[in-house]
Amino acid sequence: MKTAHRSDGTATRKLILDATEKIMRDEGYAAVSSRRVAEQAGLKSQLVHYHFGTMDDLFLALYRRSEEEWLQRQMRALTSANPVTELWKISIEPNSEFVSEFIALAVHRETVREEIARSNDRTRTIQAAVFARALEDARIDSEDLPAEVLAFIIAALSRTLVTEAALGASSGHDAVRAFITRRLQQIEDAARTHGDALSAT
Amino acid sequence: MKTAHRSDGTATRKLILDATEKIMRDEGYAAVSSRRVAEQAGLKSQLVHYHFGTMDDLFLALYRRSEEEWLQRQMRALTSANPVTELWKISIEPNSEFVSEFIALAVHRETVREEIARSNDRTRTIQAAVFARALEDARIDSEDLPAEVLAFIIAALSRTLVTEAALGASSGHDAVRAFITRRLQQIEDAARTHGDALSAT
DNA sequence: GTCTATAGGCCGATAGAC
DNA sequence: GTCTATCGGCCTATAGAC
Repeated sequence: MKTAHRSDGTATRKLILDATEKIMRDEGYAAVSSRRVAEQAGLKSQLVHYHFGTMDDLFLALYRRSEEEWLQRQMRALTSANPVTELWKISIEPNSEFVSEFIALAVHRETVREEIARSNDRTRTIQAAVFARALEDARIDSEDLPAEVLAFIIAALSRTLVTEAALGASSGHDAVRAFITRRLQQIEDAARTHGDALSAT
Repeated sequence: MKTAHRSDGTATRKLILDATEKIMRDEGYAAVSSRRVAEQAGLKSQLVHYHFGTMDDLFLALYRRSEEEWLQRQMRALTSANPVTELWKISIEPNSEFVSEFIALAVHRETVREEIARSNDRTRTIQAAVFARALEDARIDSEDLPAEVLAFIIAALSRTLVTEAALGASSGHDAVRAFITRRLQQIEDAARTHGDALSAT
């Protein structure tokens, strides 16, 4: 059996990941350094390298942890009665700015780019699969609105809302939120009246 | 009269701005340093500070230059026969990734944030004013699709397309381009049949 | 306007003791 | 697993000569 020693490394790893996440959220990826992370965590900077290797490795480890949390929240949204609006709701939380920060990082770092690109595509594919069903129930032709387009639109609009809000630019944001909420509800209202009733098949 | 000496500074300033822009496009804002810029321009790094002051001042000067170019291109698009589709066309050019890079920079730099936020809002307001007319001509109720929402959607979708393309993630991009192109053309076809014909008023 | 020189600082990463 | 010590490097910015 594994006797949990007081410091077997997993606690330290968590401290380091938490510190990295906080700096990245507050000041952006460019402010992340082994020294700043260590200071934030109350550790020595060498421990960052001991536990994670290079800084890129640290970024990747943090991304994987965040992705896991996100996938669980997404799963709950997509398996709810209103997958479209529920995904929208969790997508416009300030938390999403964190995703954009990783994308900004990945665009210019070869070592993490591929993994984040694949993760992005995979998430979109999952959403599209669920949305395809919802759109079908709503009697919306996939020619008129492909499910993958709906997934893209939700990602693009929510990311831009959150990023611009962080920037302090919110021109038109209220109108956008109202517009999208209404449109997505129209889809799900239609899906409910047609699809959910087992008799209608 | 101002006798144009061989080096009155304006040529050097252009060299420095060009070098900064190239590094920012190729490697992102985090790769911009006075030394890297000077190396790219074939100059000494001290000249960067002599001509622009701090690095934030340099970023702002570059932003202002890019904004000016962008406003001219936008003006041409918005005064064309098809302002909506023309704006979409120039928005999805790879050049737009440059804008996203500035936004990513501004989110975490107080000194440049306000100016870029104001610029972002101002651009959107201009677009909305032109679109309001186009939507009116197309007999689209502003309750159904507010002009500012259309401007936001174009900005959000184009930025996300360009950023994800740079990331190497292009899941659903072709479908999105086809979908948006069609929708925007529907608006402008309707505007043409109703609005442009002077007899219809 | 451009040069040399330099102050003062943060960075990633490794070696070796415990 | 955590410590001390340290290498080599890049950074912003300024001072002062020309």
